[in-house]
Amino acid sequence: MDSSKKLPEAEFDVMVALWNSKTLPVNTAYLMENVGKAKGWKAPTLISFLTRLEDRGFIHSEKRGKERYYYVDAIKTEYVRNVTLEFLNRYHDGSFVNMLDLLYGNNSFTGDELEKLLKWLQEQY
Amino acid sequence: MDSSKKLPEAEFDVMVALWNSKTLPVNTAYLMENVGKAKGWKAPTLISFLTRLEDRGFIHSEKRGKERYYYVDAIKTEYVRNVTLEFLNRYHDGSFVNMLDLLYGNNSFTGDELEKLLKWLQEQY
DNA sequence: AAACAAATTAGACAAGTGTATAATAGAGTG
DNA sequence: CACTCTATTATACACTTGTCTAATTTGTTT
Repeated sequence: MDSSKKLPEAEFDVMVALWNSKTLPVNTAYLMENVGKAKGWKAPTLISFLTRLEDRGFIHSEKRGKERYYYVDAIKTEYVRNVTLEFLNRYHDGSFVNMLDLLYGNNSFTGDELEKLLKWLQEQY
Repeated sequence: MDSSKKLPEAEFDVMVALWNSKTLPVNTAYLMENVGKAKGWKAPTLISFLTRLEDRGFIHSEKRGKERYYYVDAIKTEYVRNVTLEFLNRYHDGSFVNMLDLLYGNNSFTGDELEKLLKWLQEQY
């Protein structure tokens, strides 16, 4: 598995549902309920994404009777971290502060993000 | 032009070259020099991306003699801002503090990002 | 004006992504 | 065991993206 390569959006959505699941493995029905339904997917569509995720090595599965159950192999924080670092490089010269500046450069903080930032900083030491 | 829709990577690279240009319009030769060459593109490849960018409304062009010249219509900060907000929503629940935490949560600041952050904050008021 | 050269345009194609229909396989029922 | 569900698998197909080769246009030279 190469968790540094970005997944297609639909496959990522499936991963999120898997990462959010309290218990594993989960079957296709569970995933239809938790992500497929909202997306309006037919079962084969979902299964198609699952197959591709398995090919990429993000998950693995086993068949019990006529149903298939899925296990997660990729670690969410690792994956999101990689994607985020690549994003920063590509769009903000690799600097988080550059991004912050573009977003809130004119003191235009949204809601309580500034407060949260200050609080976060205090907790950092 | 819908600057909120993310461009394919290659087209974005062309936009960067255009946004970086001191003068406008620029011709294909200039863009080959400034982005196509490094990417190893043949001229028609570059022109193909330019045509698509024009279709999307990010740029427009005019032909002078046998050469074509390109003008920029999309604003970089606007585009990057949109892409960034979408990224934050998708991967960090819309909160840059969440992102900060994932990236540097264990006091694991890279280089001088923390200093820059503190300095940036001071400048904010 | 015919020929050349440089640049563009037209068209094509493979890979990747989103999505589904039709075929098949496993489990239970009379 | 033949029948019927239900879930899965096999395929397929349209679009998008990256990339190019061949054809065409246009300015410049004999």
